[in-house]
Amino acid sequence: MHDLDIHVCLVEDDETIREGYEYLIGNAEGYKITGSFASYEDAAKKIARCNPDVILLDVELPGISGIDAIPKLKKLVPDAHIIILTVYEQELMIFRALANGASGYLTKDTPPKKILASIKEAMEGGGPMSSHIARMVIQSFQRSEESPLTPRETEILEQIATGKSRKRIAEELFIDLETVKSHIKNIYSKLNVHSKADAIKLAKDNKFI
Amino acid sequence: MHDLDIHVCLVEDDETIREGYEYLIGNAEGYKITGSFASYEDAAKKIARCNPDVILLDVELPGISGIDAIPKLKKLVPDAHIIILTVYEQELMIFRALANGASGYLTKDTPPKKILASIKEAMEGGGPMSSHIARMVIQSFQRSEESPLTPRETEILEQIATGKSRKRIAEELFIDLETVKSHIKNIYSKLNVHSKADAIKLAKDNKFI
DNA sequence: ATTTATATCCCCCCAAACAAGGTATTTAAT
DNA sequence: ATTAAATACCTTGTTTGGGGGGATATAAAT
Repeated sequence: MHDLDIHVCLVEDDETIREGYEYLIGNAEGYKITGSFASYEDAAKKIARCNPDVILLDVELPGISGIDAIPKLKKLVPDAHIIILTVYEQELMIFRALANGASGYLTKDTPPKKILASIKEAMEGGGPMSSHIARMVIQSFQRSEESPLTPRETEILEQIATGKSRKRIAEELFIDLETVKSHIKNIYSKLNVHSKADAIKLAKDNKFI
Repeated sequence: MHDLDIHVCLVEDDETIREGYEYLIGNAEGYKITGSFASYEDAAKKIARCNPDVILLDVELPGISGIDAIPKLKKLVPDAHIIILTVYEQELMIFRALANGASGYLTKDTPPKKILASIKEAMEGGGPMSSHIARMVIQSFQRSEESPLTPRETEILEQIATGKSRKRIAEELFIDLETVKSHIKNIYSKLNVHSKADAIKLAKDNKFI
C-alpha cells in the first residue's frame, strides 16, 4: 500500500507553513511525506533517499534560492516533478522557474484540495498552475493587436529575428532581395530604429513579433 | 438574476457536440447560452448582440478556422474570453491559438464539471488549460540540460539571437570584440554550423537557448 | 603535478551584408 | 479615385561576418 502512495518532499524554510503542508499531505489518502527540509542545502544531502515523486519547493529560501535549486534538485532526483509554491507572482520569477525545469507553479493562497490535486496532476504529466499564473503564461504568447507593421513586414522581421540574412529571406519567401530591403526600410522607419537589433528588441518588447 | 449569469457563446460545427454543450451549460446554475453557431461566418453576424463573457471555440470549422477566427472574434467582442475546445493537441496549434488571443485551451475529453469551472476561470482572468496542454506550454519554456555550450557561449548566442552585432555584444559584456569572435568560433564548431542563422536555429530547436 | 576546459585577447583577409537615400509598378481594398 | 501593401530597381558608403592562424590566465579535475 505504502508504495502506491505518491511520495512528496517539501523544501520550505517557514516552519509553520511547512508543518501545515506536512499535516495536509501526510493525512491525505494516497500521499506520503518522505522528506521535509528548510533549505536546499539541507535537502541536497538526503533527498535522493526519499525517492520523491513530487517536490514542493519554495522560492525564497536561505542560501540557494528555490529557483536556482530547481536544476540541482533535478540532477539529484531526475524523475521528480517540482512544483513551485510561493507568494511571488512576478513574471520574471515564474518564467525563470519554468525555464529551470519546474513542472508547475502555485501561489500560496492555493486551497488544500487544489494542492493535493496539483501534486497528482504533476505526477501524471500535467502542468498545474494557479489560474492567475496560467493566464500570465498564456499572455506571454500573445501578440499585440496594434502593431504598425503589415503582415508581410511582420513576417520578414520574424525571419530577421532568426538570424537569417536578407538574401536568404528573399530566397525563402520567393521575392527579390531588393523587396526584402524595401520592407526592412519601411519597418525601420515605422519603428523609428536604425538597426536589426533595435527593431527586434522593440518589436519583441511590444509583442509585434 | 439573468444578468448575473455568465453569458456563453458556442462556435462548433458538429451539431451533436454543440447540443451537448448547450445542454450542459444551459442547465448549469449561473451560466446562460446566449448564442450558438456552426461557423465563424455565422457567428460574426450576430455574436456582438449576444454579449458573450466567454466564447467556446472549436478549431476545425467550415470556412475560416477557429484559430484564424480568434482575432476576428476579439475585434467583434473585445471583452469576451475565448476558450479553445478541440481534439487537437499539436504544439503548433496550441501556440498559434494562444498567440492569436485565446484565454484558454481545453481538449474535448474535458469532463463537464471542468468545462464549467474553466468558463468561470476564464471570466475571472485565469487561463484554463487541460493538464496535458499546460505541461506542453510549460515545457516550451524549458532549456535542455545537455547543451554542449558553456554558460558564456550560451549567453553570447542569446545575444546574437537578438540581432546584436559582435561589436555591440562585446561592449555590453565588457569584453573585447576578439573574445566574442573566439566564442562564436567555438560555438560554431561545437554546433557544427557555419552561420548565425544555423547556430540560432539549431540552438533553439534543441532548446540550448 | 599535469592535463583539460573555460574565458580571455590578438592578428590577418575579403566577400557579404547592412543602412539610407531615392523612385516606381501592380494589386487590392475603400 | 485614392490609399495601402507588396513588389522591384539603383546608388553610395560603412560594417559585419566567417575563416584562418595563434596566445595566455585561471580554475577545475585527475
